[in-house]
Amino acid sequence: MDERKRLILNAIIQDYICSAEPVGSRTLVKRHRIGLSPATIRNEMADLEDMGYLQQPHTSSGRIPSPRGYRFYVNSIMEDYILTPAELNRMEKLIAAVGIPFSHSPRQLAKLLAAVTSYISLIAEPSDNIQEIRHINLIPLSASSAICIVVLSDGNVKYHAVSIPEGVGPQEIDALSTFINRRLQGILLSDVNSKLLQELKAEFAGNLGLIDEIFLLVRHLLFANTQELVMDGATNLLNEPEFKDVDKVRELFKTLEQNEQILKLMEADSRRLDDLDIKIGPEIGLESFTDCSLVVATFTLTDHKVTLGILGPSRMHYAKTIGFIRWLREYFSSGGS
Amino acid sequence: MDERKRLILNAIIQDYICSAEPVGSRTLVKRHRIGLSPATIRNEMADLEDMGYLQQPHTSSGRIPSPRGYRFYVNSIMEDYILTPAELNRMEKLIAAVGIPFSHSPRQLAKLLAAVTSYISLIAEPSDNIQEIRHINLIPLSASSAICIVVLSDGNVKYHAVSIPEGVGPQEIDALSTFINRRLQGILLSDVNSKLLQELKAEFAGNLGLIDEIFLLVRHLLFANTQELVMDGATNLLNEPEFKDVDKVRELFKTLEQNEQILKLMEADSRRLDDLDIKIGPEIGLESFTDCSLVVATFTLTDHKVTLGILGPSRMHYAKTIGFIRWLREYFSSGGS
DNA sequence: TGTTAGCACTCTTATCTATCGAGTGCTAAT
DNA sequence: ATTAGCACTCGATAGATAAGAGTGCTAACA
Repeated sequence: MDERKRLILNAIIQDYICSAEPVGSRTLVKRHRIGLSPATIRNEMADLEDMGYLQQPHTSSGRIPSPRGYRFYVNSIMEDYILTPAELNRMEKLIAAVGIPFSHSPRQLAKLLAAVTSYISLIAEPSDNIQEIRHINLIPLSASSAICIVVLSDGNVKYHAVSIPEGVGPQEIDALSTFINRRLQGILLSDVNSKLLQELKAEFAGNLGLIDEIFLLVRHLLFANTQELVMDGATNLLNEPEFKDVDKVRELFKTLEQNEQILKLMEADSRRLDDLDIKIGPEIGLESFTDCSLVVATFTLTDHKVTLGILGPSRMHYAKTIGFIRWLREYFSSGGS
Repeated sequence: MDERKRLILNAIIQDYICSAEPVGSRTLVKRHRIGLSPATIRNEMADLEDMGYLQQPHTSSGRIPSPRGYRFYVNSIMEDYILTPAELNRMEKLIAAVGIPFSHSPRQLAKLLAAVTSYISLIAEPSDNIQEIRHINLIPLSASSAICIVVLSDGNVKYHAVSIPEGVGPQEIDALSTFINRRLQGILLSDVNSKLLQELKAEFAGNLGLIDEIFLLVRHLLFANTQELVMDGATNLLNEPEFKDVDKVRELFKTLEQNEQILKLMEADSRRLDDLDIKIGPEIGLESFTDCSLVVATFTLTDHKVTLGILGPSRMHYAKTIGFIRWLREYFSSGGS
């Protein structure tokens, strides 16, 4: 891969990212001032195709980058993108308009990311599964109901209403609350099993119906697959020419509705804290995402980690997308909320 | 509107709901055994069109129902739909497969509704804004952070991390927690204003930086527009022939992404508890929903109210949709969880 | 030997045309 | 009041044609 090929590949990819049209030799020399004739470009293009970096939708059309082409571009050609003043300005305005600190609202963060990148944004709060229970208690709400709240060591809070059996008064609820808090505090989630709960139940002196319900609830709260995925900007992709076909859109959205799958995708990269991970087309490993790319990064927002993803067409503006993410990470880690 | 016209309108609407194709006089007599010739039907159809119940996409095509036609159908023609054993079976299987009680998870409920109706399901928890604070406390998490939890009288729980200033120990956090709980408990949300908070601050003897942060947080938690809207089945609509055009889909989804608008839509009907409300096409009042209908109902799930909506094409199977909703309401109110 | 002009060829896209068929409205007969 | 018959409308479908962008290959050139 000599310097000239890199140059040409770069030009082709940048053109294609903007135009979404296969780029031919003539248009390429017209747009970029390369001191070469179309015929020469054609030869180089043929070479790049043989090497697997380009592909031809059909015999007599221009070339488009292959996933491998994008990969090479991202790894070896792409240069850092400096956000324009207009872009910075817009972003700061959007941030100011939100009002609430972003750490309070993953939805707002998702909205911001989608607006700024014009792709789909995904936000997941990575689950440490070696958590322990930090606090658990019962807050009476009415004569017949209370709220059970569990605080986990990563700062997550789970809660749900429980109904109180007839004849159980506030003081008994309080006693139970104190009891389970004393006994479950500090316990690892992985140690909360039915054996432990049985032991506690035997030890407890009060209303058994109530403690039964609480334990059932605790298990549901803690082990229900409740990791949240927030998404925004789904419609952005509908503006991209690769999704002018409803069937493709349907497949894509169907996959997006299966949160577990998407969460797994983002999970895989949530480890490295300060870099970001780029998956291109087939690398994502999902049929309906073959024409997409996914950029995943981990952020720190006021003490808690957040994993975010940007899903766009493979023809995504990688440099700019990464630029935005880096800028936001910088902004948040230096005190922006 | 005589009996025969009703019969014909009914037949046309039912046909169109199934086929999504304009229905002509010949096909109508073929499919339904009406003892009339196509010519007679044609005359009746022309009348029904004059009356505003039908419309013709173009001069030489069959008729489709107008919004007014659907309205008349829903109000005066439609009969109760009895779920088939297969449908009941499927629904019960889906419910059993969830494992968690639905009251724990609006997402699961949304998924169920979408799967069962094959339309878009929307779930909102109606916000009573005359709530009071039932409980507020701080749970230390690490040396430098704690979780602030607020329980509201309707059972909603809001929480967020706060960072603890250097040198503030657990006992001081505890003191603050007890203090704000004692002073804010029972206070109406509408009475939590900066004047009250200033008074409390003056009264409090401990670390002022911390209480400042807590108060800021409380205001954000309580007044941020955080009413949640959960949606599922968006892809279902992509199967409907009226959405084979991406532009329409884009407009629809764009509107759906604006949660506030949708919430307002559902709010308007959350008052009547036991009936359900049907909005057809233009009645919804949103440009991009002109080809859609919305069925809104309010449910009671283990003590708390939930508003749910089903959004489908105007050509929706109204009777069946309503049948599902009624069955589910019955199921949940009679102890199903 | 690398580069380029020229040319024949390929393949997609847009446009036009003709045809088909489902459906209508109207008239006249029952 | 109903219906058979008929002329007419209009969208959908299928070829056919032309335009255009682009290629690969060959031969000439520096």
